[in-house]
Amino acid sequence: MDAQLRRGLLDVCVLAAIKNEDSYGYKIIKDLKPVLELSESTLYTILKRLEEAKMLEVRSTEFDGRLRKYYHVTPSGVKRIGDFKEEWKELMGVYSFIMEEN
Amino acid sequence: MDAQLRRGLLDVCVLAAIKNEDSYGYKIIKDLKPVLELSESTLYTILKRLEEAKMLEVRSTEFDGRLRKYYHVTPSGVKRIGDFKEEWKELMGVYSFIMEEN
DNA sequence: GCGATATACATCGTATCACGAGGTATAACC
DNA sequence: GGTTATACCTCGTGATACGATGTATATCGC
Repeated sequence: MDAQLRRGLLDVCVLAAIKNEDSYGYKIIKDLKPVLELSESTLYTILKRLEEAKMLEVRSTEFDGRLRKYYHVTPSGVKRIGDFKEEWKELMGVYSFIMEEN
Repeated sequence: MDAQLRRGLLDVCVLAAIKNEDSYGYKIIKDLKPVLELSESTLYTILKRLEEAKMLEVRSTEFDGRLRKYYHVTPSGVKRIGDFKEEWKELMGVYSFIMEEN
């Protein structure tokens, strides 16, 4: 997929992957793999950004002697997903324009 | 609309606006306005990039004493629009995932 | 005639962002 | 005991959109 198009989906996609059940970096990558492949460096950048934007909250735990940071979607993060649905409508409008011309 | 999401559409949208009839900067902005607003600085950056990528060809003309640069979509540009249709399918897959989780 | 607006182009600097490369450390498996 | 899986992190780079700013002519209203 085009790099630019990807970028528009990444944040919301990560939020969606966490929303129903708190999750952590390594798991998110595996869960998203069938839908959208993303590297660790990309994901951790996104998680950090979403945390700074207060759309995610973190809870650090220890699991089998390894650090595991569970992320939880805040109401603000839920709102972001909702906004995406509205944006999608606009996106469909642009898509229709492109198709009309072809 | 989200800035990132926009970015994925800009190039193809500009190509689509020119494809059926050669056009020039100022006109493209006006034509796209109902669908997608973009500033001059943004458009000229895009036109330049698409020209360098050989998806557009330029023909400079004089009109009423003013310079006017007509852009024409090359076969390579047409292909770009076609590729977008494929990308859209992938995009729909991601969209479905986001909706499923909500 | 003159100021405002429309037409039409261009460039520079900034902020944002994805991602590859590279790093650390433990657990599990063969 | 070596390889793979799990799990985190950081730095540098290249790409990009966009606001601000600049130049120049034509047209329209008064």
